[in-house]
Amino acid sequence: MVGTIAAMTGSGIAVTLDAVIVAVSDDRPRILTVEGPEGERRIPSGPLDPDADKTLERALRRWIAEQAGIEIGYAEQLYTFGDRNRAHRGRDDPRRLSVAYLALVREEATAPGAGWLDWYDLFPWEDHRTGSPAIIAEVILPALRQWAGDDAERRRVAMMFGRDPWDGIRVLDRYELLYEAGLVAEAAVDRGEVPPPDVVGTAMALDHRRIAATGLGRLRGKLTYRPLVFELLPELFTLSELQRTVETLAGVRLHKQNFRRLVERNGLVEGTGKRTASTGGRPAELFRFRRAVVDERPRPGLGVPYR
Amino acid sequence: MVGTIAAMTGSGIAVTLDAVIVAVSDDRPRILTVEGPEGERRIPSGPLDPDADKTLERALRRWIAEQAGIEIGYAEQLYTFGDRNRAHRGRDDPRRLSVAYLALVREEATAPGAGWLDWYDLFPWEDHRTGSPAIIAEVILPALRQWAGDDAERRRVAMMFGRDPWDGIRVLDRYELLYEAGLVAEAAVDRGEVPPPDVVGTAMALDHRRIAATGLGRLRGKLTYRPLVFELLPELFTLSELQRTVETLAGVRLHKQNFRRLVERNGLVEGTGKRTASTGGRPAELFRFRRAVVDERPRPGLGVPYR
DNA sequence: TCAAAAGTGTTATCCTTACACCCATGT
DNA sequence: ACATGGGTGTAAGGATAACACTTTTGA
Repeated sequence: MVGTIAAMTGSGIAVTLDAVIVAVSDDRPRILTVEGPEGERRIPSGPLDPDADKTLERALRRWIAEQAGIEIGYAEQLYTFGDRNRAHRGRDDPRRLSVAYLALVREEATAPGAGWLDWYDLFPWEDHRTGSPAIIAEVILPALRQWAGDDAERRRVAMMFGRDPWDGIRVLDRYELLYEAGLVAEAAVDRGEVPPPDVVGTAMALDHRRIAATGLGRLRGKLTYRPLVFELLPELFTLSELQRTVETLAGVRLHKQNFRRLVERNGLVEGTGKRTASTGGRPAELFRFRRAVVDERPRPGLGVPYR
Repeated sequence: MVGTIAAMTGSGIAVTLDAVIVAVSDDRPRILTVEGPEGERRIPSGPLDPDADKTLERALRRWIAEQAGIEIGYAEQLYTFGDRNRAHRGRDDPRRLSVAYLALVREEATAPGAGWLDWYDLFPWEDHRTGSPAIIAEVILPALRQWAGDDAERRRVAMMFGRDPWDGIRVLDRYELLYEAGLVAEAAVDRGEVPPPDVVGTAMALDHRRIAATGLGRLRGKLTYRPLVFELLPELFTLSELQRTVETLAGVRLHKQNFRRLVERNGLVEGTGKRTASTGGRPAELFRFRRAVVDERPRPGLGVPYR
């Protein structure tokens, strides 16, 4: 079957749809993972059935619903990965193309075999909500400084990990730097070696952690100009919950009043007269997303103004 | 998850690498097109040979060099198109996946059969350098106002074509609106009908104009935070040339002094003592791109600060 | 001397950032 | 009463947008 098509076109290639599925709970960003045959963490991956679904996104939604039991809300294409070393180091297996999507969900119920992994377990250096993580000063920077061989590399290290304020958006660049420097387990695995012990973050199968990094970076960037946070929040929420969710994703603390002014100025939410049974303090007003903003403002969003 | 493996080998799909290749000359943005068998305009498309090239980008560069005789400078992945109606309206031809790239080049020499098309021939409503194009007020807005059936659609029309200042980044959204409203020829062609006479812009084959719109939008957006303009300029250039190139791509006029302040503040260029043989006026100093900026500033770029 | 393009000074305004403080509820 | 989180006033600093003006060349 495959051979037929390959003969027709000259390039018959196995295509999968991979999904970075994100939720936020307990002030943690979570990513849905499944367990591979050898216990390794993978991002869920499904088939692109050439005959069944008319669009890629529809195919994605369908297999996620079937396999993980999740109805995803928002989905956008992330990137298409097709480099050779993706498939294990085998020389002559068929090339694989992975069209990766970023999906946002509210619910947390998952099918058996799947589970939510804290994004900051994958990238512990990315969470700056309580200051710069110790792992940067204690492990990453020393190792990178030793690795850096010339001035350009030293500047790159400073750019990625030595900046103040922290530039949250560059998740992928930082992961790639750590990969090049051999500080993530995947770097060794891809060379067929055993990872050294001083490696940082939880590893994933193949290049899945790279895909996850692409997703987090995209999400952080897009927060500022698209109302994506609301895909991760319940219908009604307090302004503090909204702010905490943004902070959770952005990985930095935000100034309360400035955040509220931003929300206000952009007309992103509308109050419902209701208030919460407070979690230990003055009760807060409940708000909901004002869907009309997308027709009013060209780039409605929240988050850090990356510059 | 076991099903995944079976699915991966069960879906052999024809994959092509398509390229939106951009150059700027004579204050016009150009896109490289080739002529299809029936004289229709296409963006160049090449095979992804599963065995030859290790990365997608390398495969792209190779066939562009072979077929169009062009060495591309900068390339980035745009989007992967795989929706069903892409392949002609045939019901049972194999699904095709098109991984589209955006490429920037300086040179204009092309192989026979290929040629440069003015981007604003494809999207005449996108060039606001000399004010809002007449076609918007005279053709597009009247037609869209008639098309709009409810309030949401009217707001969308106002958002896309009625905003002041012009929001240059939304090229794809505007194209899609025009497509939905039947104002571009492709809308009729895709339904197997003959396009009406009052259609706007030069049509392309299949969804190639949509891909081109994706490319222009991406380019406009990215100009502001990546030094992409310099990929389109010669090694040495005057500040006015730099500004005009940005204006050409952004489709709007910029304030001279503020532009220069921006260039200055970001340290994007460095003067060479040299001056040009002027083009009719006071001779201008020649500048070159300061490559070091990418290690200094997190988001170095020029262009309109889309907000 | 005049047209054409290069290049500069200055100001009003808005957004960002940061400070500090008051308010309403449960225990 | 006090701890806890909700909610607001105000001001300094910097970036943006817009004004007009001077300088240097070729014809």
